[in-house]
Amino acid sequence: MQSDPFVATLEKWIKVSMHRSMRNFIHYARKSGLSMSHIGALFHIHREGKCGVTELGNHLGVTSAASSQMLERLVQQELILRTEDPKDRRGKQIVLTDKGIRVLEEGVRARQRWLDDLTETLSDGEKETIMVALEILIDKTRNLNQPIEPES
Amino acid sequence: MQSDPFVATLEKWIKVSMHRSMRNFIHYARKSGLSMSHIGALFHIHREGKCGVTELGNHLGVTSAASSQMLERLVQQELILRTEDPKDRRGKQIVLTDKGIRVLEEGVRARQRWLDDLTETLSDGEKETIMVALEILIDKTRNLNQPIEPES
DNA sequence: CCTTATATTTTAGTTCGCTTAACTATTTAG
DNA sequence: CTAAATAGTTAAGCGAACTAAAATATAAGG
Repeated sequence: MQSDPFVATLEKWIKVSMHRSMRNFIHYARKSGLSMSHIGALFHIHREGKCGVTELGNHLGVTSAASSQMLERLVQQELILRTEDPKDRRGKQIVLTDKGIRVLEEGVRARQRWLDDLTETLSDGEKETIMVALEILIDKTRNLNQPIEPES
Repeated sequence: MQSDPFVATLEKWIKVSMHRSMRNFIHYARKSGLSMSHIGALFHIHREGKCGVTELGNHLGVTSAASSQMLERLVQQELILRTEDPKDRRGKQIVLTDKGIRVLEEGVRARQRWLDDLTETLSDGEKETIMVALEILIDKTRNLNQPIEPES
């Protein structure tokens, strides 16, 4: 931990960038009338393309009843579409509407607005160095065995 | 935005790292019985060293009444200390207890556990490249004019 | 002193997100 | 065909977190 300066630097950057990003993001979410659960749901649906009610509940760590109720609100806000699964008529398929996608993307943009300010303070050489480094990180992270979901 | 590949890469990394970090962190917070508001409060107090009730409320975007109530819960959990401000006896000084600091640090550790796995996949050369890059980012971010708080 | 402003707490009431339990509909297994 | 499993919804109720308004205490200015 404190013995490895590399990990320490990585942690430091995550700490700094998460602080900046989260503040902007939470501010945006509030303004849009979305709770953290809503956001988490929209992100999951976006990543998966489509998903079921119970599956989403498991992902978020809540019961299927809670998931159903939350999705009902998102349907009313026209952020998601909830249709019958043709393969199994007990199930539902949840997908984002265009509005849902738009809201999510605006949130991401709000979250990352400070990056534009940061970018302006960098020289072309610095940008190049950073870009190479980040591409390594992104690539290695993608190949990390643990596929992100302990899924409880 | 999509025209600048540098910003796009920066955004991509933030997106990936936030997803990983947030999932671990939220899981830890739940297990500790802390809400996102509690976490936000503890972080703010930790960063500032000490703060007042209304000031914290403003930071979190809630009324001083809500702030007072939340702090009462944190006092009961022995995560913070609430003492009279000797300079102005109307006010209170909020500081973290040792337990509060410990809980917060454990949360950060939980949040960043995946970084150890990531680090193992990197060569010494890659680590060096990345470290140089991140140090530039950390340094430039610190000097960013906007001192983080729109404070509404 | 007296008034006004500031800092926090208390009270009452609302809303939100969650749970459990009951219910409907559909699929799967025997 | 029937029984059991699965997917989702609905209803009742609970606790957390918020607000507005009132109460308390202190500070600051004339």
